[in-house]
Amino acid sequence: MARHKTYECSAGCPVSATLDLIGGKWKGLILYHLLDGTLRFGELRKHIPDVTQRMLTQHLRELEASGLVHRQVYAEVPPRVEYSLTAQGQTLREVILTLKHWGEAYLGQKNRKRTLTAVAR
Amino acid sequence: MARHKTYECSAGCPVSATLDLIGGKWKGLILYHLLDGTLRFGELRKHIPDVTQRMLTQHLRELEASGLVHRQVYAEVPPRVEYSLTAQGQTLREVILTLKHWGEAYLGQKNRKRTLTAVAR
DNA sequence: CCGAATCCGTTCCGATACTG
DNA sequence: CAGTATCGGAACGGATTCGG
Repeated sequence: MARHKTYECSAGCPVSATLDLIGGKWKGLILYHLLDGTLRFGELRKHIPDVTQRMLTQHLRELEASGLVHRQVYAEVPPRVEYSLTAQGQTLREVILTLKHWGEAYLGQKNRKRTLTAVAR
Repeated sequence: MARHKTYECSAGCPVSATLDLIGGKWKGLILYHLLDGTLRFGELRKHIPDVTQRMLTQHLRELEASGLVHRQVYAEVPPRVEYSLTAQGQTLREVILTLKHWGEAYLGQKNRKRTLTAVAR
């Protein structure tokens, strides 16, 4: 049936557009953790142990520029900066969860294949 | 409620795992076009005008190594190579379509905002 | 605590030329 | 037709240092 047949998408293809926004090395993870609610910069770092602060800052800025993440700065000492999803970012919830569910199935199948010869079922 | 709360995913996070597989610069597009069925190398190039042959080859090889795409070589003159989704790759259909639908909504909203001041409704 | 700035190696990616 | 080989610039990304 192919309802989406022969869709020419040289520029502005929806699939690529979405992946450009969330496909960065850490963006998916950032967005995923922000689904739960507002997080401080340091909290995000704890949730994503392997990210450097430079990369986290940079990707958060890009997500902010895309209108997906809101950055709230409090003029306090010590400083506090909180990140949360914008209304636009909230619409990504089902997208992120779809990625998560597929990834779980994929990883599960990988593991099963690897242990298949070792486990006597 | 946050059913997915405090999910620590330093290594092997499902969200990142999925994005690692489909998040390459052209992979989403390749997979999207293969949803319609088998395509030859040259046909894929026509569908994705901006990709260089080098990049297309490279990404197809990675998708093949991931077990998402099947590569069928025919020993003919002139040569013919056909690409299609594996059973594993077929399971990505709803993922890709979710990305597409969100992207359409996102791009649509972008356009509406930009033309809002220029168009008299 | 949050982040900017610099340095520097690695990877990406386009252009081009060549092959079975 | 469907690649492979090589090159060079651009972008990515980590470590470290400094600042409000």
